[in-house]
Amino acid sequence: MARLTNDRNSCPVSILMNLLSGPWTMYIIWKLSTSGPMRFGALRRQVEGISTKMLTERLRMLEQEGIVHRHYEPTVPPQVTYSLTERAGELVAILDQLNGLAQRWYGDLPDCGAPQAQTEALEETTVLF
Amino acid sequence: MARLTNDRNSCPVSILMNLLSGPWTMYIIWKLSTSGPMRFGALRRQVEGISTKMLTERLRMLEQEGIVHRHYEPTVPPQVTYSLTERAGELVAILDQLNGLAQRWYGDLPDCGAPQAQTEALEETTVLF
DNA sequence: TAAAGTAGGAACCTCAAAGTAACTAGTAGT
DNA sequence: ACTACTAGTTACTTTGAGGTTCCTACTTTA
Repeated sequence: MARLTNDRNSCPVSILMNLLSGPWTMYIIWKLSTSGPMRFGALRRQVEGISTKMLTERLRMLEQEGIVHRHYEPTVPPQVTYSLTERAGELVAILDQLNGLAQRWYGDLPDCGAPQAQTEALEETTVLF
Repeated sequence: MARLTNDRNSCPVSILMNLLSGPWTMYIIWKLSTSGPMRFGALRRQVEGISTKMLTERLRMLEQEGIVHRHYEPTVPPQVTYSLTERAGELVAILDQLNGLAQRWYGDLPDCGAPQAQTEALEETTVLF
């Protein structure tokens, strides 16, 4: 059984939660939502600590779920840009509420990837998420 | 690093998501919200497949987070009743939205986690979870 | 007399998810 | 010539979360 407890054969919420549960997943979505579309390498640098394997895996999954869009440019060193879909917008909206709740419950100490006012690509804040 | 990626030292949403992410957790909350306060054994029978270890662990955690209330009655075979707190209400409200979203995305496969006819106690076997 | 229910606690075990490292092709820079 | 960057893929290794099993002490039921 293990982690397959709530799998495809379960109800919609389970599917959705399962999808969001994994490590990195929410963080990736949040980053894409706050910093906008990004190329693979940039994203990997933003989500510090993640391995290429994990990032690829998560992105593929999110793409398959229609949450992330993958734009492949077959230039000589290939350029792949990831962005959120409209679907993701609905999701982020709810996540935002969850964020509000969390802020109230656990105090508003580190603003998790600041909904606005991000200094785009760079930033070394270490307060992430 | 593993699953400790988003731990206490992270932002509020991470804490909250982390807390909800684990297997069974959401399901337990949902059961308590739809079926009302329940004793340990009843809950274990409702959340079919869960081990006592897991159920205990999750309940302790949820209690610690102020989401679940534990009422201990020191009768001869002890009676322990679990119920949701007011905090939980706020959470369930948002979870409800997530549910709505999930229904739209993944179609409304009706009852989740009610694989068999449930005979336990009260409960209206509506669209739980 | 034996089994079952009550609410767990403690010890041991397993396997799948996550991490690590090496590798790809083609180009640009030093 | 030798790096490094691009966006990954593949194979190997590990570890810890969750499962399983046995235990409690007392009562009620068959």
